[in-house]
This record gives sequence, C-alpha cells and structure tokens, in this order.
Amino acid sequence: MRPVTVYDIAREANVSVATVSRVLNNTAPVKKETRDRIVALMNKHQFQPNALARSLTRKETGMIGFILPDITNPFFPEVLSGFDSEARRLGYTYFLCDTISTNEENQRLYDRQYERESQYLGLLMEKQVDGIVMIGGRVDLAKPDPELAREVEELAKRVPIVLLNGSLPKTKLNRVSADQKLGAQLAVQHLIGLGHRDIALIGGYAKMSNTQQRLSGFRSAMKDAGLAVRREWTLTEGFSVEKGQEFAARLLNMKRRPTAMFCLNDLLAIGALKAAHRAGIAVPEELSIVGYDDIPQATYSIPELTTVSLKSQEIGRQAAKTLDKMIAGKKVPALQSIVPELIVRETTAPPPDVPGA
Amino acid sequence: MRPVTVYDIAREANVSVATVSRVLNNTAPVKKETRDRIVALMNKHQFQPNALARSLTRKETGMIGFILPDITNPFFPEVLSGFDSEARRLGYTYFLCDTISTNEENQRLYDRQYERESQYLGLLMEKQVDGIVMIGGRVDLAKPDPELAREVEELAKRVPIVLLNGSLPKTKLNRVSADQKLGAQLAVQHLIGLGHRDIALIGGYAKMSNTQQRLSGFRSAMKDAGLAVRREWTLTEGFSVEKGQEFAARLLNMKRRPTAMFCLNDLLAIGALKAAHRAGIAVPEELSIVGYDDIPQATYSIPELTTVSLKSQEIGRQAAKTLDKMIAGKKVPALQSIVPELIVRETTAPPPDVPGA
DNA sequence: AGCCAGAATGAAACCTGTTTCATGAAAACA
DNA sequence: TGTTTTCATGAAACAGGTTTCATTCTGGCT
Repeated sequence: MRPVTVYDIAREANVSVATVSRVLNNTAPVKKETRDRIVALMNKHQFQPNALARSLTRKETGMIGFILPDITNPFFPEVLSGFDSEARRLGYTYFLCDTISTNEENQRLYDRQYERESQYLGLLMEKQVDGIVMIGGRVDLAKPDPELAREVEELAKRVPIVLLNGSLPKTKLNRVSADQKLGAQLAVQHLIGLGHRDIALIGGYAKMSNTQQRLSGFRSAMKDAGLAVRREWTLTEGFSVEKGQEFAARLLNMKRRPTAMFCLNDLLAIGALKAAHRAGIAVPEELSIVGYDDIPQATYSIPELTTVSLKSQEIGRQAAKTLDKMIAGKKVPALQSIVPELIVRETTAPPPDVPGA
Repeated sequence: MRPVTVYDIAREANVSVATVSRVLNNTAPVKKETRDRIVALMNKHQFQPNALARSLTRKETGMIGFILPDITNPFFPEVLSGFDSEARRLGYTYFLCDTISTNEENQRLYDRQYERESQYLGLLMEKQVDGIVMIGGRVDLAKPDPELAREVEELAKRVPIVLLNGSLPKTKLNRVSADQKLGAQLAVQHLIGLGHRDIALIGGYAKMSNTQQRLSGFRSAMKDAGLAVRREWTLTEGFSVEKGQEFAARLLNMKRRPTAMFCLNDLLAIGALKAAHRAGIAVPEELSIVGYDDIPQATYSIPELTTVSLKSQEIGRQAAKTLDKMIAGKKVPALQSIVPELIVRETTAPPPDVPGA
C-alpha cells in the first residue's frame, strides 16, 4: 500500500496541502476546527511526513555524519556515546562511518582507511548532512596530509565540520580536543611524585599528533623534574594490547630496567600488565604502570589501571553541541579544550627502593 | 554559493536535464560527444547529485537504521563492525540508533530504553530507510512485549526488518541468531569433560531470551551428564563486571563451593576473575571460569578467558546480506542460525581433586 | 455604514532529481 | 527509394513536502 501523503490528507479534509503543512509545522494560524479535523485524519492514517521531501525544500536534514577509524577500539564507543545522547537531544540522527573495515575472515583492513575518509566525505555531502564530525585517521596525523587538509577545508565552507582530538595543522577548522599534553604531564608527575626516576614510555605512532602531544607532555614533565629521558626506554609504534605486552617484555629484559611505565593508551597498559605477570613482576609493588584514555576496561584488569581520563564522553557531547551551534549559524570558539583528569587506581605505587610515601 | 544542480549543468551544456540524468545514471545511450561535454562540466563544477532528490523519486535511499541498546557494551561494536563492512560493500549507509543514552553526568539511563526503540522506529520510517536491523532491548525479551511485537510486525510490512539474536516470539520476523543454547552446551560440556561436577551459573536476566536459551543449554548439558543443577549456585540478574564479581564472591564464600563457573557473558567472567583473585583462589588451578560472547577483552585478562564465540562479526555481516536480499525482493530463510564456537584459553582446567586429564 | 487590520486559506512555484512519452534524425532493411 | 528500427534528445510530469503571494472572510473601529 502506498504511504499516505499530505495530498491524501488534504483531499479527505477538503483543504489545500498548504493548510496541512501548516498544521504539521505550526507555522501559521489554522482555525481550530480545521486543525482538529486534519490532526484526526493524520492519526487515523498514521501519517508520517516524508523526511526526504521535507529536507529537500528546507535545506536541512537533521542528519550528521560521524567519521571514525574503528568502532571496535573501545575509546570510540565512549566518545560516540556522549555524542549520541547530545545529538539526539538536539534532534539529530547520524550516519556512522567506520573507515576501517573487516574482510570476510574478520581481519581488520587498515590499508584503505585514508581513501575511505575521502569517500565518506563525498557520500555525506551527497546525503546532504547538516554537519560532519571527524575523529582519528588522517585528522590525527601530526604532519597534515595536505590533500585531506585541502579537501576538508574546502568542504568546511559548505558544511560545518568539527574535528575531535586532532588538528589538521595549518587549517582553521573548528575542533574540540582533550589537552593531551597536560594529560601526559599529570600522569608523569604522579609517577615522579611517588618517587620514580626511571620512567619508560611505550606505544603510540610517531606520525600521530596525539602521540606527539603526549610525548611532549612526558618530556616536559621529566625535564621539569630534572630527569633524563632515556632513548632506549622509549618504545613506539603501536597502540594494541599485543604491542604493549611486547614492549613491556622487552623493557623488563633489559639489564637496567625502569621502575615505571607510562603507556600511551590503556590497551598498551593492559599488555604491559600481562608482560609483568608473565615475568613474575608484581604490579604495583615492583613496577608501576599508568595508562591513558580511561576506557571502561581499565577497571576490568587486576590490578585496576591508573590512567588519565580524556573525558571521552564529554568530548563527544561537546562535539554535538558545537556542531549544533555552527549549524544554527552561531559563532563557536575555534578550539574547545577539554581538561583531562588523572584517575589513580591500583597500578601505581612508590618504586621498590624508596621508602613508602 | 549555491550547490550546482543538474539544471546548471544542462544549461551550460545546452542539453535538457533528462540528458544529464542519463549520463549520470547510464540509463540510456547518449552520444559520445554530448556525454563527454557533460562529464567535463560535472568535473569542472564538482557536481554531486543531491541524494535527497534522487531518493525521493527512486523510492530507495540506500540508508539503513541500526537499533542497538548500548554501543559501549563491547559486544555490539563487534557486531556492528561486521555489519559495517558488509553494508558498505553493498552500498548502504546507516544510522546508528543507541537506545540507552547518558545524562550530563555520563550515567547511563536505562529507564527510557523501550520508549526510544519506538521513537527510533518512527524516525527511521520518516527518513525513508530501506531497511532496519534491531538487536537487544525488547527484541531480546523472552516473553514478547506485545506492543512492540505488533508495532514491528506492522512495520515489517512496509520495510524489511531483521532481528539479531532475538526473536520477538509469536511473530514471523526474519532473524539471524547465534544458537545460544548450543553455545552454552559447548561451554558446559567442556567443563564436564575436564572432570567438573560442581558447576555454578552466574548472570543473565531471567526475562531475556538470550538468558533463557543459555540457561536451557546449561541445564540440558548438565542433565545429559547426570549432574544436578543446584539452585543456590544459580545467581542471575546482571551482565556487568561488578555483578560478576559480586556473584562469584558470594559463591566462593559458601561452605560448599563450585569448582567451575559458567558466566553468561565475558564481563561477568572478568568480574568472577577479580573475585577469585581477591579471595586468593587460583584460576584455573582451583577454579575454572568460562565466559560467553568472546569480546576482544576476553584476551586482555590474566589468565585469558575461555569463552564461547558467538561470531559476532559474522552475525552483523549476515544481517547486512540478509537485509540487502530482502530489499531486492529476494526470499530469505526466516531464521539464519550462526553456530557458535568454544574458544579454549586459560581459565579452564580439571578440578583440583581430580587427576589431570 | 465604511474601512482596515488581521486571520484563514488556496493556487502555484519551488526544491532537485528521475522517468515517461513524444519527436526528429540516422541507420537498417526491403 | 520508401519504410521500419534504432538512436539521441527534449518537454513535461512526478516524487512529497514547504513557502510565497494573493484572496476571501472576519471583527473592530470610526
């Protein structure tokens, strides 16, 4: 059966479609009697306006595109969850665009990620979304991908875009970001405060801006405390549990080994925990570990992870609010900084050779 | 600047919009010379067809709605990830509809979940999606919500709907589901095979069909082995780490305690692991634990979790394929059963009093 | 009674594509 | 050479709403 339209309602109510539209949107006064008649018919036929047609003239769709690299990375569902509730409250629906897909054997394919970002951008424009939020991927590269930068900058003239936790340097795009450097400082200062002097850093990707910022926070905290950063204790390239385990194991095998490890995300920290366990090293008594991101899994481990919370939900929430303002044509600050918070749990303690605090 | 339309292209190319549409869709022969001219203009102006207008006439949008209860529950990103890659391959984009939102304090709100399901259903219809997939929530209730059942059944006449891992009993809706009973049997048989006779079951929600099915698998496996299920060892109502920890702790405090625990999901199992650790009970030497779902976090724990994989990605992937077929008007089997797989890792071993296998 | 503001409503244009139907031109056939 | 196909294209209708502009009908005011 053909869905019922405003024309059907109008005919049956003996009015013009204009009037039906008016009661639908409350956009002009309609005589109570007429309105009641129309509303009754709408209910009777369970009339639902066709959003496509409506959006076509209104030039607004209430749709947003959310581009992220990998929904199975537990950091993103947190951000998304905050975004989701705020977006819904504001009346938006959103397309989820994951740039990392899996093949039939369920292996993740990273190779075409960047290509996909561009594809999605185009697709979202065709779908006439009211706004776009991007997180991760090329947005998070320290040295900007000039191609994406140009593309996104061009697009930003036509549709509001907000970048999350990334910068796309050299462009003037709106973004909401956790202060990643500060987060790293908090973590490292905590370690130093406990008496640690031999602190290793593991994980991250040198090319990514989040890594560089966290690294810079690490360095500055070390420097402020007059501590040296040992090159052989800085193991990068990786963000997974496996890598964390591998790096930590390598560190623990060194003749001189650190008393604390600062891991650039929680997954790495969980890996480090496993490595310590394998090596028979007690955490936190013999080794302190701090993670980054505060994903829910940080409390699942034994012992529970000390980590720095990026307020992921808050970031998502702000993204929605900001986008909404931009869509409404209001001005928004170019950068909204979310201040991270150190969450002290069970994986940190004074180093073995120092008397307890 | 106003986006360029087929009219702009047509005017500049000195042809009618019909011809432009033809080269756009390759729907009828166009003289090579004309085509080239039009294509050139499209590139020059970076013409992108307005998907709204197109969908309005075509009566297909390439959009799907995906309704799930909580994206931060790590089971769902797995399903979604499989769905995502298949959907993309087939040319669909999808709206993510999370029915559990968070408030400003980032606490999850479960109270309005069911109401939201209905709202989303309506919203998706207005947006003219080509299909809908639902997982969790009321779909997963053992005793069907008659209201939702009616609603969804009615909707299913107008748009393809597939239910994931749930049934909405008494209705004839298409669904793809893991064989949850079988999964439970596999898990319990594994335990029994190792020599366990004192097996507890923790977690789940009595009202949910997944729980009932898993429970039934548990019972049938026990019965087949001539083992009694002890009422005081069956602790339900909950699916979280916290609940798992609480239940396990309670079990471990009993004068007579089980040698193995079958947890209705991995989160519970992780909680059980923590409880055992707190109580100083070694896993798997003194206590075996098996989980359910095989979420990625199952390998993060120490020791790594023995669990049953529901092939979550596969479920998502099948959902997309099935929906695509339904949209194309092809017939699909009413139920597609995904067979689960037992993943033996490190949390199971023979019970302490029995000589090793 | 005459005039005017505002309320209530309809006709028609518009948004941006797709699709049907008709027509002229070129190609194929007899 | 005349006729039938096939090719190439345009005009117009259509999808389902919104919005502008014009018109009719009131009630209030002088």
